[in-house]
Amino acid sequence: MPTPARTSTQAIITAGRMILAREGLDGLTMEKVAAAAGVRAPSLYKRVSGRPELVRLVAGDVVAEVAADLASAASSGDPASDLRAMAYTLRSLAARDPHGFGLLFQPLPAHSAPDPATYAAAVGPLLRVTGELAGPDHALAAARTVTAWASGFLRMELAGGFQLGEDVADAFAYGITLLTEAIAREGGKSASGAGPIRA
Amino acid sequence: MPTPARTSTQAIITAGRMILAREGLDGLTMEKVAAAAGVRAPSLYKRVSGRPELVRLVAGDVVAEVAADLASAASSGDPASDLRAMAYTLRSLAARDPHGFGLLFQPLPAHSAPDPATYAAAVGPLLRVTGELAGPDHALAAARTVTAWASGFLRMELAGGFQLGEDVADAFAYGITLLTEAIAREGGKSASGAGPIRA
DNA sequence: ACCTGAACACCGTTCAAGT
DNA sequence: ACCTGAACACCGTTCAAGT
Repeated sequence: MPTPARTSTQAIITAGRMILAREGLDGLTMEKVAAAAGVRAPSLYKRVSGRPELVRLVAGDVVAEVAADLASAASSGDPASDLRAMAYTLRSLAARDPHGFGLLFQPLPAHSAPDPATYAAAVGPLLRVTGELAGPDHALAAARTVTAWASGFLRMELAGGFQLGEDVADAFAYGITLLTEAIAREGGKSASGAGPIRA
Repeated sequence: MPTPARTSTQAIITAGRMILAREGLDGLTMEKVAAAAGVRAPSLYKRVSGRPELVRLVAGDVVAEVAADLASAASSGDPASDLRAMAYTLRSLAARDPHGFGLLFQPLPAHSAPDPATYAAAVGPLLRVTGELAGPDHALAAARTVTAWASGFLRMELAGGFQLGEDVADAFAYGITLLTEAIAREGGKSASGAGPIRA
């Protein structure tokens, strides 16, 4: 006898985001997510294969949000401004949802890691900007440098690192300025397709 | 009736490092650590308050190892060479013990986080080098930039990021070169106490 | 078809009892 | 003093039974 569904994968993901934001990854239990979605834990197994896949879906949802925010942040027309705007967008996201953002940069087991294609969409605007700054030959290496710095910085900030005093916001500004100028200089010294800073 | 101790806190830490290296943080259970130390799980509670403190002690052991390796890597006399050597030392450590190294850059709950003083020792040589390169006013911000980049890069590499092709080792070399040159330039353009690159 | 209570395995933790 | 088996709470997962 068919019965109507009382929840959906999307509702489960939304419930998962809420629990994650409030209680962190350890608090993201099947029981709590099920309760937030209005069912019992065993019912979740009709939509997801288990907790690893639930984590994967929730992480994918975070990545998609980051990708959308990054894309709309990188629209000033000036690549140096765009790069700075993207960095500060990430910092805002991290401050607004530390647990959700932290999930992005966590070494997740294979079954919990979002699809590489999901990440690729988020990186698109960054690659465009580093390409304009450093030239096509260095676009990927420069993007990796910026991504590594930003993710490391924000994760350390969220984890309560940076205990040696001085203003953390100043260190963030120092870092993004240093990187932007260095990458732009990299583009300037190579003849290969690097335009002026204003693309 | 007193009985001789059958294990020790140090033996528990050593056992923890071994289990962590082999099975990762999730595999670091009280049961397995106890077995590796030659006792039963409840006995561990004579030496550690619970799993959070066990994780804290194991993480502190990793930090101490990193501090020692960094200190001996930064001894060439040339700050630019030292900075590069420290970066590659971290990359070697990450490759040799991915799970142990990964623990360093994980957002650990408060009761599992090693003492800030433990980290301070590891950062000492780095601060000296960035001070020589960028001058005292920018030593800390520069050190934070390098630390953020290195930790972010290595964690992404360990997590299987960098899926877009091209050589990851090249991106690492690009990053450390870019940062070293940019930080040295920062020192050169300020008059405040920055010596020549050769200190 | 979908949902649930009951049951099981696993792990952290406590504690009374052993030596 | 230190160690242990037994017990409990919690969580992921399975499954037979309900609708």
